[in-house]
Amino acid sequence: MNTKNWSTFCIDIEDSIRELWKRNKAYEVHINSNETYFICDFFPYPSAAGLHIGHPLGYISTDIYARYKKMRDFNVLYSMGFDAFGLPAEQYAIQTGQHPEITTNENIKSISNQLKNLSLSHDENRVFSTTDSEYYKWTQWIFLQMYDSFFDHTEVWYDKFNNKIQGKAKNISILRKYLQSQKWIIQNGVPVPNNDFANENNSIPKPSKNEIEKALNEARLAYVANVKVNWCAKLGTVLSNEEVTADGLSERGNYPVTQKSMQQWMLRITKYAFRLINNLQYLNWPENISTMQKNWIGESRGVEITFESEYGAISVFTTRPDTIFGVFFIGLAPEHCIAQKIAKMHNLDLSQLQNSTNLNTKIGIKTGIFVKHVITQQKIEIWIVNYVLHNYGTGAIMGVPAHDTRDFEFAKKYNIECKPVIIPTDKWLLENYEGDAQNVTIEQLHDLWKNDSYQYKTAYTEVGDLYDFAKLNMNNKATINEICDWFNDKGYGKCVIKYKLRDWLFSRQRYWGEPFPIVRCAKTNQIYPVHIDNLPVLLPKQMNFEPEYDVKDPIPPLQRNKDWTHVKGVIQNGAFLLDENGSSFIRETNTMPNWAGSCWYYLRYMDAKNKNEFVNFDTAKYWSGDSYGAVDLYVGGAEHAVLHLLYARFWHMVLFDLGHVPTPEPFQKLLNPGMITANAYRDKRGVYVDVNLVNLKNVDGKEVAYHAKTEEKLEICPGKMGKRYKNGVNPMQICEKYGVDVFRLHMMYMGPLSQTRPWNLKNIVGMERFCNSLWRIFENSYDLLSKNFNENISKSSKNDKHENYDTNDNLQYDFQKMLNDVTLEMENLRFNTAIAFIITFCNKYKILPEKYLLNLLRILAPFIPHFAEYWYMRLRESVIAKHCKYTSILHEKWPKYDISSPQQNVILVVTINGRFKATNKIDKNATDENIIEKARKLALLTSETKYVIVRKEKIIVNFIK
RNA sequence: GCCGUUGUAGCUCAGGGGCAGAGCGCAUCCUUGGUAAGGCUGAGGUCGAGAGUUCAAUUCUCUCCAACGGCACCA
Repeated sequence: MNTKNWSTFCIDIEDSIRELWKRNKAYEVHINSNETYFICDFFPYPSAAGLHIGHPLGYISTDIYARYKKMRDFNVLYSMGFDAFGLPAEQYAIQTGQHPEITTNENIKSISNQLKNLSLSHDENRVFSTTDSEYYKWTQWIFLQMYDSFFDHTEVWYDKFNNKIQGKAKNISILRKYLQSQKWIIQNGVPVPNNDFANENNSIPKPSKNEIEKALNEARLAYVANVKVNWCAKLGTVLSNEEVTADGLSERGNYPVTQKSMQQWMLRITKYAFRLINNLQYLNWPENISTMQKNWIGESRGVEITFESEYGAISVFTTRPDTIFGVFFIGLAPEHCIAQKIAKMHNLDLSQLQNSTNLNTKIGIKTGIFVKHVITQQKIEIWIVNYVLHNYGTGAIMGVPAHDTRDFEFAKKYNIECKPVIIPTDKWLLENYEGDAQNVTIEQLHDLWKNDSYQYKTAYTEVGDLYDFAKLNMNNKATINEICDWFNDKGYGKCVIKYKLRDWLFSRQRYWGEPFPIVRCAKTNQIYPVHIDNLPVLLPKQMNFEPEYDVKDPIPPLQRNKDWTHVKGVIQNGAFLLDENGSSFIRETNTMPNWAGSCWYYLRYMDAKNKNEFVNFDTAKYWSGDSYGAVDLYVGGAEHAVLHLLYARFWHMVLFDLGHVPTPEPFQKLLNPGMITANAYRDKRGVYVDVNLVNLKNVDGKEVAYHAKTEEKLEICPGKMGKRYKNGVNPMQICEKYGVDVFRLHMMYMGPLSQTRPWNLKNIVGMERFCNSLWRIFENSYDLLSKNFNENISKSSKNDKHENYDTNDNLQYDFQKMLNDVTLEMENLRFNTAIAFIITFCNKYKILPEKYLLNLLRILAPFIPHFAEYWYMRLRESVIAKHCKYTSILHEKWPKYDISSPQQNVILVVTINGRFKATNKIDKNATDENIIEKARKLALLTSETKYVIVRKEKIIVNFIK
């Protein structure tokens, strides 16, 4: 008996095998005739801290899946990149005083090494960083595509799956033609379709060339605007809505964010609001991420109703037009232009309203100005209130006290009239009556609601029957949608869809990002895109890159570098071309946010070395396959739900509309690996103690922590892993001790992939033992095989419960079942359970004949590739060489489920009242009489008893007593 | 408040209408020339509570309880 085991040799074996694979360029992929599968991880920031334990969780799972898919004959695209622009890299550079390019490159190098040690099967020829000028050249190019496009919402077209798409991005020159031909006209400076286009007699004057160019700027998907922005003084930059938390703090760093007006680049993501929601139905994404995106985009369908007042028309938006006869006031946001007008004329002080941060306390100012109800013509008073948000809907509401909780609270406080129009349920009346509901009848409750609604705690917000449907000329089954249409048809209002989503603020006042490929004429201040021949616009290398903090009007770092900003050139076909003898232009000095580079990197993997295009269309088509989304499997953290995942979808849609990519969406299947949490330890003073200095003891079944040196008892705080908690775990240290294969198994076996889990290194010995026990299976079987051991004998370690099986029959059944189970788990990325099935099988069979030995190795290969390769090489040199067709396990195929093993005998289960009694084998085609006779014997029943026979994969007999 | 997820061994998690599973931990034993380690064997569960459907429910349905996650004056 051999006493060697895997843990003794794994480090050396893994090293040499990794070296072998590297020499053979084992992971390079090329276009071939196989079906494709594209697997992608969210690429990492090359942080100075290197990989933390959370990274490998996702990476190892994608690697296992990639290896598995290759074994299933797919041509698998699997690579890695680095998201190296942006605040974190830059702030680290500022801290260390080193140029971000230097630190970034160093970090990339060290993380690449760490990744290599994990033996991920990435194609290294496709690895890049977003900071490579050859890459950001195309980031700039895509930005210019957006600058050069507008969204034609009138276009109706179909994708390759025949799904209808409303609206399409088109080249801006098309809009120029539309305006020239007056198919579109300019309204308030904005291009809109001309409804009278067919009418030859339309008398709208032709716009001038200047007017057209100005209007085009109002339609471009990338545009400059003077907007109220989220300014974060501590970061010295503006932030997008998505980068600000609900508490008004910066997502990164938790710094306060204030509002400020600035001229900024914006991307018109709002044009895609409908498609961003609608397409979700075609993607296999986790429900919670889809929901978060839907919530963020915030679609509501309703009616826009315009009320006339002496200060001008006031449009309100409502999703509940059924409550139109319950309107008793109009609420305006303090910033609403009519509110401002009224305040000015009547000397009203709105500052208290504007400054109120706590909207739970609703306050308002009575104006004494009235509008006319659109249907009844009754007078309704205008109030200026703090709880109406200026930036949602129209900034004005119709106040329906009886059917909106906010309006109810407000109106009750200011004693505004309240008449309900919807009949509530009895249950609701009982539960919400302020008084003692026991002493009144249901009829009285209904009367009270109708005549004195303020006797109730709150508004009735459910949809329900109206007291008076006749007023709407509708039957009482009318849905909200039908009522919306009714408003539309009668001309009382307009059906509209509103979105919460705002346009994407795309400028940052920082150095470490992609420069905009934009210049301004020094004389006219006119904006021009940089000609493609002059891309990339490189970042200047040597300069002071620190931003200005806490200043009122900050200057972006690039603006201080006059050598870089001032350029000479000429305008050719509307684009700027460098020319020493040309006139003076000034470069745009903002940079793009770090999200820019991550919006399209997955596309670059397909064609990473292409010098002429961001990606070749046919190549993209090959790797995208027939899916709706380009990436078949995309794995990464849920924290990017409304950031990266929303932005990248938007870019992809624009590229799709313009015909640059073949699929409507970027990511078909999305998976979020759970977070890995860990205990942190604090001493009496509340100072965190490094996990390496903590001793854990088991006291009465409870874990107690002590300081390794001072013996002080420590407080255990469960939570996130992080530098400041001194509880970070370095995956490389673990690999050095246990080997990568054991580490990979352990990471996968901790639980389902998407589940947040606590880190616990102790349990890794379980997987170490499993590998050692696998080693013994191979070693012992190999010994016997070398001695011409007979294939027909296998040895079962435990007393076999199915004693009636002959050994080989049993092995075949168990192996096929295991293979079947594991395959199903692999397909669904449930690697923890796949491993569990393998363990259960291996617990039972300690010696295997050659056919099974090889098949087991194939099943193990995606999980523990080094182990598998080592044994594959040994088996190749042995007596069973004839079965090993390839030079490496990496070329082996996944075992096939052997359906050609007809099992004449099936399991018979005997139960009494559903309780298990006995089991045996029986002929699959046995008659009921035969079955019941055998069952009766097994259950030791002599008398006649009622029974049921169920024939499935097993035959079940249930006796009923 | 709205939406969603989860309750199975001491812990972390599988499973699934018809013998309750894995790893760790725990216990017994064996090794003592892999030794602050390795191996064998074993104990452990009313499958969150209650009702319903069924010949049969841990599994399906409903109600409740508990925990977690996301969103939230969005008109």
